[in-house]
Amino acid sequence: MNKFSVKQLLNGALATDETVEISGWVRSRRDSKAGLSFIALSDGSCFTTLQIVAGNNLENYTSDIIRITKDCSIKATGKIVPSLGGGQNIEILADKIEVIGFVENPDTYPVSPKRHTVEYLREVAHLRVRTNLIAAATRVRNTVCFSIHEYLQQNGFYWIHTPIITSTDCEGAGELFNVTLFDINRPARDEKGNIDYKQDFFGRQTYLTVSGQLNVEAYCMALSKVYTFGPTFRAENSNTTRHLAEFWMVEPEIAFANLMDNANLATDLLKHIFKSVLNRNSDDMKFFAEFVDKNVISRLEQIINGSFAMISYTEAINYLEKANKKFENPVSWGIDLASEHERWLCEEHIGQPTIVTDYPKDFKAFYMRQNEDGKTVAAMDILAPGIGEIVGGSVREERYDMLVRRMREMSLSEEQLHWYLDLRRFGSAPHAGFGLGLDRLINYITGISNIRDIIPFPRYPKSANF
RNA sequence: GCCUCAAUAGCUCAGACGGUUAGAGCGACGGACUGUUAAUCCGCAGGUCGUAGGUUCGAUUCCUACUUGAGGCGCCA
Repeated sequence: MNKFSVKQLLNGALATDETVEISGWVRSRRDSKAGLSFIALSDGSCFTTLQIVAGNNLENYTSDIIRITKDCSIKATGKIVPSLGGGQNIEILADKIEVIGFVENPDTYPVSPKRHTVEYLREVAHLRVRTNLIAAATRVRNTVCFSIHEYLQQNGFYWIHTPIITSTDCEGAGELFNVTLFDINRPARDEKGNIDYKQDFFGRQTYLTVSGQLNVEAYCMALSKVYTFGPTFRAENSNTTRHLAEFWMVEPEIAFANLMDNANLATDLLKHIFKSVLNRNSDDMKFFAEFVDKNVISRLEQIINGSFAMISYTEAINYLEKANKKFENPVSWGIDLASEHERWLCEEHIGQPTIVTDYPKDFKAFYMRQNEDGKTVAAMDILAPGIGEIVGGSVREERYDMLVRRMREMSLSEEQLHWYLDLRRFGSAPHAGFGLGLDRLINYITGISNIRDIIPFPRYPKSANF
């Protein structure tokens, strides 16, 4: 007998009267005194459940069927029939239902059939995917990842597996986690008593990467259009709804490109992702619109059909200075934008995701290309309402002398980054790229406000359970 | 890392100038009813009031520390 997913059956993979076998987890059971029970079955393949009708003629009806509770696993075989009830088109009239696994102690089962807060569900991260909310977010996450690859592959990009373990500690993106085989109580030491990393596994100090960008730039200088896509790590003690210690980033890098090319790539990619999610996850998105944020669908449609707002940092400062609003942090040209400024800009003043370009070089990374004015760099951030920065990118400084000068100004090690500097010595070319925060993007798409709820097992300070 | 708030049943919450048996809703369980679908109705069980100290005749309630959680800020994606 053929096996089918709930999604396939609901999409009409088989005609009525055909017999199928279907397995999954029970979302709910309702009994009728007419002598039958209705089982809503989910196998995760789609948002909707499949209704299985179990008559009391089944041999295990009283022994098993009426003992089924939420999230028992079952295997059912039966005929596809048009539904007599109103909630669905088809259902399975079961010939046989086998309970594969009962739920012990349904009275204290953590994911009981009731509303739960996301905070509570985080404490049972291994079980929370059995809720509509987390399952829907998981399916959307998958679509986002798939459509990122889809877009980039269709546009001639190569996926580069940049290393997770790095020895570069000056990427400028925050604190790093150490990678070591040393016994932390008795690390190897040199004659002077300092920790001697020469004796460690890699013979030098190593870390978990905070970004694949520097490495992917090397591949960009031969393959033209490349991207990294994987987990990255920040050891910052960040306690917010938008930071994780382990998170995912997509970092495309394009050669012979300027800031507009970079911005166009970012906006095209985002539009493709949004379209893809609306097409492939319409039921999941309807659920978010109903229970999380009623605007989630309309705002994606708006972006798909419109264009992103784009302003320079200098223009942003002008708007902020003229704003009829008191900010905690005073505004003047040269400040880094604080959350409240970013919020006001994209949430109140502009009301949609906004690209801000050409920031002062003083608070931006060393590798960003300096503009003609000598004060700003060719950077661009995309700010999303409610989330903040989802994209951070720039044109890279391809001029050897300029890059070295900037590194010296910032006291960065030329020796450690010799290979990065080499890229500017041997056939250097203008290039640009950005990092797109996958997790923040999923927050924006789903309307789920906390980044800890859209990744399967979130890692953040004091939390690496499961 | 800083600031603010919180911790009472499986979950979400209420509660008490410090004083006998700490309440509700949801869930679970039992029953009634029904081709049901967040079903509905009735009933029942369920609590070391986060941990450790302190004040007090007496603390779940007041105080201190700690732990954990939430939100805001910073760092950023």
